Amino acid sequence: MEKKKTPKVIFLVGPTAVGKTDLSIRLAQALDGEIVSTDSVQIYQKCDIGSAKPTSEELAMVKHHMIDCLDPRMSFSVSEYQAMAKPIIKDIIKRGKTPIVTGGTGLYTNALLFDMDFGQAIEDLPFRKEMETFAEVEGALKLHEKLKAIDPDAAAKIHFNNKRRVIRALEINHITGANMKDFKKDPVKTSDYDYLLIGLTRNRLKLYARIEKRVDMMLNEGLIEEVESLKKMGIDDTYQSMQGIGYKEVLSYLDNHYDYDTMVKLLKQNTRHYAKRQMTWFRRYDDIVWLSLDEVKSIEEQLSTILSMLTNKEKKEGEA
RNA sequence: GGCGACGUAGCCAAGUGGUAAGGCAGAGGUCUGCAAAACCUUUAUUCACCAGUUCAAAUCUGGUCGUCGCCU
Repeated sequence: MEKKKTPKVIFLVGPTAVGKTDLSIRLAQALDGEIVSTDSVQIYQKCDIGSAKPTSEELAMVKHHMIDCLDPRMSFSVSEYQAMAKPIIKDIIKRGKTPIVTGGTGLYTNALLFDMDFGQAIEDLPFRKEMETFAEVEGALKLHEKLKAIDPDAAAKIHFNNKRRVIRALEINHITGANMKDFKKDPVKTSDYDYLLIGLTRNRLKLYARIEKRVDMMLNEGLIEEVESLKKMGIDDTYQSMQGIGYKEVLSYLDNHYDYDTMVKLLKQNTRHYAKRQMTWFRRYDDIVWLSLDEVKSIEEQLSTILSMLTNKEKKEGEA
């Protein structure tokens, strides 16, 4: 029986500041690849420093996708992300190149790893407000009961205190008249392509030290000025792009909610929290292959380790 | 040296005789439509130390040590 040659996609995931950017570019150069970002903040234009976006030089070295796609005033969702990114991956494959999917946004990664049907993405801000007020007056339980009545599957999966997601489920129902899709089913791995999923990791304390250093660097590079210029565009903390770490804290500082030192402390702390949550997310993948960057010091070593992972995987599949 | 206040988890802290609140940090986790979001779980056999009173002490008494403040 002839084995169908499946195109290979490389996923390179890991917590913030672990060292994904450098490695992904080197990998793309070695494999004649193109990079597809799974990052919910780098997708915004003008959010450069705070999102640790690759520099313009780096962006010029290798073709990048899903970066700088949106005006920072626009809102966005996984659903749209998936609709944009999947065709791009297929196109890269069709052109005979290797897609290298990298970034830290777990949900966006899921949208590419699994076959997930989201339907259309929409938002209804007044409805959200209305539900928020309802929750404030009547309590989170009453809000949850509302959802239970119209979408029991979603209600069963969302904790009643998680008002944000309860409201989102209600909102979707309110606009589309239908329930959130596939809430009952377990996600199924995508059949669109074969992939190798690599998780980058580091010793926690070392990672935290890198995070702190990077926050200091961002401030030196002009994070405050970046946020100031976004503010001048009329962007405030209600915008989705300003939910990113770095943006919300600097915005609060600029609005005199706290002093500079507090801002720096929060910047570091929130980034550490984020890295921790990312690790939790990526640990769930049963087919992830971990690569600790503590033990593989130079980028050349990292690169050759990954390339040998690739050939090993191909060999195994050849035998099977 | 004298006087006064204080000493509870890594940090902040409530508790003033009935068997250690809460918050932060840390750790673990959830996750299909805002995800750098939102949410959940967890953390002191013990209250500076020693002795005493009491059925019962973080709480009362005495002493020791430490910190801070004022005075000299």
